[in-house]
Amino acid sequence: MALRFYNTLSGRVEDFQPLEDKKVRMYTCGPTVYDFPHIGNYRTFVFQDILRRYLKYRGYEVMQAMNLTDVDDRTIANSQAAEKELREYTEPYIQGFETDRQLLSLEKPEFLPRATDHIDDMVKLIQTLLAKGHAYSSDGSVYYRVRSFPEYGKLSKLDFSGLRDGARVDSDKYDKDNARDFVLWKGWKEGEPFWEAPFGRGRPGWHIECSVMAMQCLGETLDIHSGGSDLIFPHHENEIAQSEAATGKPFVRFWLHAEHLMVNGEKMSKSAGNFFTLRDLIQKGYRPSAIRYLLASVRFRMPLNFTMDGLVQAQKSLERLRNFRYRLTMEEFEDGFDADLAGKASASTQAMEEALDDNLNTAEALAAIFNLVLEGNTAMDQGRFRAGNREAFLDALERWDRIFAGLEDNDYAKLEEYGLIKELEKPIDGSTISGAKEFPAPQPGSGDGGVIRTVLANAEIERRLALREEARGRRDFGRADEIRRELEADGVILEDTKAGTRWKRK
RNA sequence: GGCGCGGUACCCAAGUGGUAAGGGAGAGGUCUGCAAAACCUUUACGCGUGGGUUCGAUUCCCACCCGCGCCUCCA
Repeated sequence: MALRFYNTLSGRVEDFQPLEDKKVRMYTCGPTVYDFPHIGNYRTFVFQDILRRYLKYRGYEVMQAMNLTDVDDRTIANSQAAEKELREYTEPYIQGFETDRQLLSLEKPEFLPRATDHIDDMVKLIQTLLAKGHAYSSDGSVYYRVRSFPEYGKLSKLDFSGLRDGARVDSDKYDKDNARDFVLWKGWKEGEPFWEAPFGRGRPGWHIECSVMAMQCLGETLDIHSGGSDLIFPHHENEIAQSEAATGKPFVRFWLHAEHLMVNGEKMSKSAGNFFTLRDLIQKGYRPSAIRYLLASVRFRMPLNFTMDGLVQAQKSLERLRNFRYRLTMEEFEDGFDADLAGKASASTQAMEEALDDNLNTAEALAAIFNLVLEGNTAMDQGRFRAGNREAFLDALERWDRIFAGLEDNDYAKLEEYGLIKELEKPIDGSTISGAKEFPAPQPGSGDGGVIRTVLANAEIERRLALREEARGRRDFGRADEIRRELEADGVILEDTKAGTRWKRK
């Protein structure tokens, strides 16, 4: 079966084929850098990453652009409150996003344009729209004339046929010909950042940046454009109107929208206050890889209810996969090749591919790899697994990991690299440090929060491990078990295997 | 009201016109110095409700109920 996606524009699942043979031009709506994104935002970004990775897996060359919105009402309001220049204010959040991106194993898009780097291009597009009669100036601002684009509403399926010109809702409140018209350029207000334009000093409206940067980076017709479902209207509807009115060409062929992350049955959002940032969760002791897994484990078109229990389950699921790979790598098997097992690995991969081909059915793709884990573990326990089977199983895991990026247990290494955790040592007889949270969560507006958690240092773990080994050598199991319990309290799990003691962090 | 998403076991969650994947959790067992990991057994006669079509529906059709989102802040 062919690769296929649900296209919001048609309302159907359609076979996917890029415009240009194996090259996919993809634009994904990125963050507004007025604060740290919350994990609802990251649900969409993780979906986009899975999409990107799978397209590459399928042999496409992916050209992805993700915008960084660094000028809008919120960035301006927050920078004013912080008494900082706009760029000075947004820079730490751009850095923070970059850190989060790497923590969540989101591949770097080919283009990460900042809105304020493309004001000139926005001005040009607005001029084009003015020249073609799709826009008009009014009181220092420029508005898009929705009536001039008959197809307005085709994406959101909203019916605007009742639109009438001149039916001003409130002439004092709106300087628009019609209440549905939206702003392309906001006339300057005292104290706000501004740019000069032929139609007056001001700043861009919300939607124009995406049209401009998408076309600038990728051309006038995109294969894929995606974002959260709350962007369908007005944001993406307006992007279509702007872009297609200006170029006369279809703007986007496939519109893919992710459903929301929910908390207690409500959409997670900044305004509702029911949100967690990535840093909030790391501080509570959860791992970025578990967060990514949880966000990826449900198909993007399904609402996903976020719970801490869900995160724990995700972490344990990942652990099962990692344990399996560890066993596959470390255990010794008899030479030879078990024919019965031979087909299992490729069958699992094929099942995974069929699931992902089907509009990115990630839940089913996960089932495919877990079925392989069971096959493998059972065969090993029964002594049927042979050395010659190892490579195919590892290959299936590696293929899975190219999409899901969860096999590597590297959360702590990354957190340390980005200065988000600090390793502590303490004497073995001291009190435990588990749950040590002496660092406050970063406050909105404070920029990158720095260290937010502490963990036991690797060297200290190794030292205690040696003490335990020594105790076990004496068959002093009481002492050995005591050390094991202490380590567990400090967030370290031990596993005694034939190859020695393996440790890992919770 | 319009448009859209969803309602499957204790939790998360696939799925098909032919008798319910997978993960987590619980219980019992195997293995282990003990654990952990892993394996085995076990936990939905049932898939929001009521009709209909059919030899047969969780899966198709109709109606209804419930939760949620969007309808110019929003991933």
